[in-house]
Amino acid sequence: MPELPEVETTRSGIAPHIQGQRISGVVVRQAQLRWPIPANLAELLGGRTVRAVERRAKYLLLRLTNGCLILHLGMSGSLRILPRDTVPGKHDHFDLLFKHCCLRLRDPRRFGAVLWTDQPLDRHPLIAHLGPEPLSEAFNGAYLHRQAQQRRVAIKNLIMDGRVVVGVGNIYANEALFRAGIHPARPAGRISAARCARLAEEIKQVLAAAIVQGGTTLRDFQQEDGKPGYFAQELLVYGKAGGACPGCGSPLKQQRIGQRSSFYCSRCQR
DNA sequence: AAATTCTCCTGAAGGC
DNA sequence: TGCCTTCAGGAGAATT
Repeated sequence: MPELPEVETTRSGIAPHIQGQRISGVVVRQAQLRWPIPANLAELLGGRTVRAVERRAKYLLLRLTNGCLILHLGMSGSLRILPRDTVPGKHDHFDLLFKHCCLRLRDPRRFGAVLWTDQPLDRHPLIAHLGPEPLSEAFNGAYLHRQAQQRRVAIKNLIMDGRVVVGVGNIYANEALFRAGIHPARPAGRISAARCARLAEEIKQVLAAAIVQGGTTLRDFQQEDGKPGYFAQELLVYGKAGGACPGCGSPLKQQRIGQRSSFYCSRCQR
């Protein structure tokens, strides 16, 4: 499932193929994603050039001369660069056609999105209220501790809240909390400044490491060239309930916290 | 205001 | 073999 490392891997993978390239066509086979794909996209995009391929949180941003195409992969989406004449599969909902290739969105569960805006992005409702990027200097221990003060919500929910920090999904939240030795259900406001600093650092480390590995491939995710990501083999706790804790050997536990599966070691994480 | 629950959707996995 | 049930999950919307 695409989290920040997967989206960043996708961004860097597709950018060389489409940056500076002119859009020659748009194909919408299934407009009903999380929100409907705008009906007039072909008119808006046709003949325009992709000036830049950027990322904010888990949104991919294709900057055109007249606005910005916003793409989100939801939890089962993937983008691939393919030859223009590649026969589409069942869940290939959207294509951007270029002279030499096709950028194709596949999204079996249709939680993804393809949206358009010609307004400044920082005013867009999906972007305006997002917290800092986890790999930026703005996200650090002092900031996280400040955000956690007076909050009774579980720390895992806090770091997965996009208003606090973006791009930390379920997999990496579990991994970072294990590496920081913090119990996922611990109330956010009851974590010291020093431990918040450790957590912020582990979030950065695990995300950066996953980007290097091309993301984590579980079920549907694949890179733009169809290859899987390789971070799955470095996961310490995610999906390993009943397995031995890498730290102390006791069995890892699984518990639902905030409607999400959480994996942890009750001995190493407090 | 903060926290929790609901919602969209399909495929995988398990039970019988 | 195949049908039915359950579950996973990003994140905005709705509800408590």
